[in-house]
Amino acid sequence: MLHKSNFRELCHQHQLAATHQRQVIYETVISLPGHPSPETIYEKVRRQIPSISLATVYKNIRTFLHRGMLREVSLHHGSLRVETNQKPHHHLVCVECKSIVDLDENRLEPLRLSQKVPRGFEVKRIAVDVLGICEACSAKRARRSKKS
Amino acid sequence: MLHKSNFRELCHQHQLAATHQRQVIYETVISLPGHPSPETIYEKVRRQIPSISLATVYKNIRTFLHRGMLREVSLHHGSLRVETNQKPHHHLVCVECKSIVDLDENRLEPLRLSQKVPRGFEVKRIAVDVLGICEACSAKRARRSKKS
DNA sequence: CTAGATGCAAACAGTTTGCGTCACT
DNA sequence: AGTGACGCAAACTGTTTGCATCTAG
Repeated sequence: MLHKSNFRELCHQHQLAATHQRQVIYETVISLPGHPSPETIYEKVRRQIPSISLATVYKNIRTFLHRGMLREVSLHHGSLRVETNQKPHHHLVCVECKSIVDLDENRLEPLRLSQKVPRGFEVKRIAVDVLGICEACSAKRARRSKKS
Repeated sequence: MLHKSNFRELCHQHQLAATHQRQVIYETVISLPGHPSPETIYEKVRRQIPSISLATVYKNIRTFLHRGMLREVSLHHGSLRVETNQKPHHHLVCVECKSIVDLDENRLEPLRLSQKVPRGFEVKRIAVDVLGICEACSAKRARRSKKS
């Protein structure tokens, strides 16, 4: 549980208004186990603020993700994407524009599970995503901060 | 490019009818560069079969993915999922039911980029997904094959 | 006081489904 | 001939947006 003052400070750091909704959404997210969806978060937040709107939950989750106050489990690319590269490879993914570039497997250290995964889980393959900001997006970012 | 006979055989192996649409969709996918979406595939397939329906493209891509004839870039969980575990960790993901379990980072060999990623790409973090079939889904699978 | 946040409803994108017709085996 | 595939339109899910109202700073 986060003290009210802590949350206010966190918002201040990110230049966000410290609203009641915002705080409850944030605290609810970090209180939930696992990997909750916006719907799940909404259901729980509603118990504290029955009048809250699902759109507000969505808007704030987006805001938190953008500011890096929260992280999403794996990036959506807006639609299903099919792999056409048959060779073993991993992905270089831009968290800003979501572009995907293949990375030859030999560019990464060999990767092995050092311990057992939960018994009963049959491992098929290991996918590695190198996440970051691509050149085009860094350039955009630099331009933006120069302006302001 | 795949010979017609090869595709027929491939379909036969997977107990699928070798229809013209099926073949054109499959060949189009493997001919496209990068990580095409169903829309992109549809646009290109349409040049060869103008009367084809988007639903057919979706149905067949699903079929191919299920049979393992194609692979998707990264799994959708149906909705956005927020990370609540603050400790560094990776994910154990069931490709069947899409359940996600956290895996402590120390269960994996330390992972480093052994060579440079394309210059200009600023790496933020590396996400590792261990993909496979969870215990519950293997059980279901076993039951299914016993029945038939 | 004013920029930004909320709540609502409507719009939207991506995907799936139901069903009548058609084609592969 | 019969099972499964196709094409169409309608349904559905998850998410975003426009706008009027409200609130934090």
